Amino acid sequence: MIKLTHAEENYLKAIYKLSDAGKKGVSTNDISAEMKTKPASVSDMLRKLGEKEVIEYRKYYGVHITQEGKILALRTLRKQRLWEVFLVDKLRFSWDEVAEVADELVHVQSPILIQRLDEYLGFPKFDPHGDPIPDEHGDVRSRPRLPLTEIELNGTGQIVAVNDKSAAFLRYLDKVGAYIGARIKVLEKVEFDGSVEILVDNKKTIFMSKDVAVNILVML
Amino acid sequence: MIKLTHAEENYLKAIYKLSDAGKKGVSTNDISAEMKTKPASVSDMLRKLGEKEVIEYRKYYGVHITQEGKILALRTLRKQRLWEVFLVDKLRFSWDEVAEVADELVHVQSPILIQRLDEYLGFPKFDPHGDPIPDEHGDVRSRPRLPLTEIELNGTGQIVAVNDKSAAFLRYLDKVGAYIGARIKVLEKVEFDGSVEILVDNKKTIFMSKDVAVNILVML
DNA sequence: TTAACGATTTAGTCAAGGCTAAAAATATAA
DNA sequence: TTATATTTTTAGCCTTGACTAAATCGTTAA
Ligand SMILES: [Mn+2]
Ligand SMILES: [Mn+2]
Ligand SMILES: [Mn+2]
Ligand SMILES: [Mn+2]
Repeated sequence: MIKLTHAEENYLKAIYKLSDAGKKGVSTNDISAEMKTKPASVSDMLRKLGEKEVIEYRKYYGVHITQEGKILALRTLRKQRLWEVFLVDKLRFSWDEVAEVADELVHVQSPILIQRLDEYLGFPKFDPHGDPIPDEHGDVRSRPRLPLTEIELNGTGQIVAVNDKSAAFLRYLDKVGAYIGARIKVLEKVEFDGSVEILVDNKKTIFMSKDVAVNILVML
Repeated sequence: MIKLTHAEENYLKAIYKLSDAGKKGVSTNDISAEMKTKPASVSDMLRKLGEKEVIEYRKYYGVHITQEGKILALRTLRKQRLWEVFLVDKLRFSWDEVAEVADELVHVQSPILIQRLDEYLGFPKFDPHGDPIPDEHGDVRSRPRLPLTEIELNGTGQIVAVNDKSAAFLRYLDKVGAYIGARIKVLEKVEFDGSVEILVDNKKTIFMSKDVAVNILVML
């Protein structure tokens, strides 16, 4: 069984998150930005992760996560997201406060703890940001979802997740009244700058820039 | 404000626990045994803790914890014991399973997390082993308590804590039916080997060796 | 009052995980 | 195609916290 250090676990999680499409590898600079460490430190870590065979590492080309790596990354995301649910549902944290604390809690090593937590929380399927929580086998029940900018005029849907998890963005959403679960309808789409106006829960209209809208994910 | 690393926090907690009486300092070897590290490693750490002025360190003589150190140690014990309550009360851990996990959880840095946890747990005053939980100011509501061996023949009391927190000991107590909160009466005290027989909750009699009895703490 | 023993500290080493500065490889533009 | 710019890696250094082996201090028994 492969054992990861705290730092290795953090890097692997970052690499997994950065490898959406999958064709070209994840770059050292991207990882550096995500992890807020220097590219030199990333190179060093990539060598280690390569040796442990959780990533495929070809110098000067991006890295790809391996099957084994994917399993470990999903395990980490499961822990992280369950803790986030705990913090929000049980300890009344707001969704913009959980990241830091959950990042630390995620390193606690105890499979039984995570299983019990899952059970205690009622086997939640999504975290406070709408991200899916892998089950104990690493299976993810993903929902089809689109950026709000892709919804057609007069189209309706439900906010199910956010791309940007920064506290600033999440607090902004709180302020304007956008939240996970809200039913929305697109009232206007401005061609010029990509901004949109939406109706939330048939009650409130919100005007938002394209930068905001692309980070809101909607299920039809 | 003094910042401690994880290791420093662990050592300080150990030193605090080992400095009951207070007159003579805690020895390097004692700390080494408690921490399961080598005496050479302890010496190194004592130097660091001395520099941070959380202990008073005179080479070759024991160490004493300072006022500042006591505050930090109590803060750590508060975290540790609150997590233990969480694990037992909410996640159905048994009292012999909590130590390892709580030892990791204790390092999560978030004052708000601990305050919320305290509130969520209903401001518990004692942990699953009967140890008092310091409040946010470091105040400890301690109960007078005696080893079971010190209770006189036919004397009564209530089990309120245990000295030994090893899984083996705690599981033994589970097996014979001794638990925190149990009302007991001393039915017999064997002079020869210090063993005792007690009546638990007016129902069950338990015979136990001196080694067991000294580790059970009773409130009159 | 010393010699020996045990406890403690020092010296030197290692691994993890960061950093900066410099070198090297890749990518891009002339 | 060559020159420049960007990206990535390497080299060397630092800190933390372990370790072993050797030196040193303190205490105790002869
Ligand atoms: Mn999340
Ligand atoms: Mn499954
Ligand atoms: Mn305890
Ligand atoms: Mn108080």
